[in-house]
Amino acid sequence: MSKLDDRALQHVAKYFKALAEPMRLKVLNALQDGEKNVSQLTEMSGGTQANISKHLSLLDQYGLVKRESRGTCVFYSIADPSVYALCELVCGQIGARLNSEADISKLFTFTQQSAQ
Amino acid sequence: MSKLDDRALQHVAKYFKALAEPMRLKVLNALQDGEKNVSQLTEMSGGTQANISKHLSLLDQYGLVKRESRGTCVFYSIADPSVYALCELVCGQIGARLNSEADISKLFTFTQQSAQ
DNA sequence: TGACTATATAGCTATATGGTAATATAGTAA
DNA sequence: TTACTATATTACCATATAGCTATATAGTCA
Repeated sequence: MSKLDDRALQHVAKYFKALAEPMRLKVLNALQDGEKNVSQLTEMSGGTQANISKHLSLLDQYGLVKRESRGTCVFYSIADPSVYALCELVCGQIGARLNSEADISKLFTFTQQSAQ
Repeated sequence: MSKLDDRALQHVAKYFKALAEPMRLKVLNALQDGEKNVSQLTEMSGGTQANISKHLSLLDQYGLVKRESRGTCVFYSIADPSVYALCELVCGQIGARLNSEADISKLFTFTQQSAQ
């Protein structure tokens, strides 16, 4: 396993890490039906403004969302909708693992509308 | 956003977290061509025995690998090959983001063989 | 039994980071 | 300018965890 492979592994790990926080998933979920500004995302996610801003900054840095300021507001949107396909795969795996896929799919509507 | 959704989000976040470490990705990569025991995985990954054992324990706990002891050895194998599809999606996203997909796909052979 | 091998675990350190409160920055409008 | 709103950032705390060393556990064989 070469050093170059290690570098790639770190990239992939970082990407997964960006998705490894419930609050960030919540934000991505809130962005499914289109762009939102920070205030809207703060309210929808139930977090504090500072915290959501921090998560958005990280998601932007990792290329998961796009940032666009208009006036005093900053609007964020999904950079690549295939992120929802990832979540759908994970939901399927978790469902299978818990041996109660039906329950999970009822609880969790993260990717039902968007991915494929 | 209900409490039940939050519970599901935590499940999903935990799953991504299991994939958010380069050493664990390395181990999963090493398991692509079939089961391996801890010693083999330790050697292939270049980590210490204790560290690899800890990562394997976590991967087992999260349902990503299966554990089977035979004699004094413990063999691990992939529990659900769709994990490689996840990695392939991520590689594609990272490649697109870096605007040099060709480079990444050359560096990183994580999912080239398995996931469709 | 003892010696050996394979794996797991306990204890520890250092680092990363999620969350918060307070403050800073930037745009708008009067 | 001042006042107001929206967002970002700073400083801090608490927690989680990757990695290490040393040790414990378990299986095999003599």
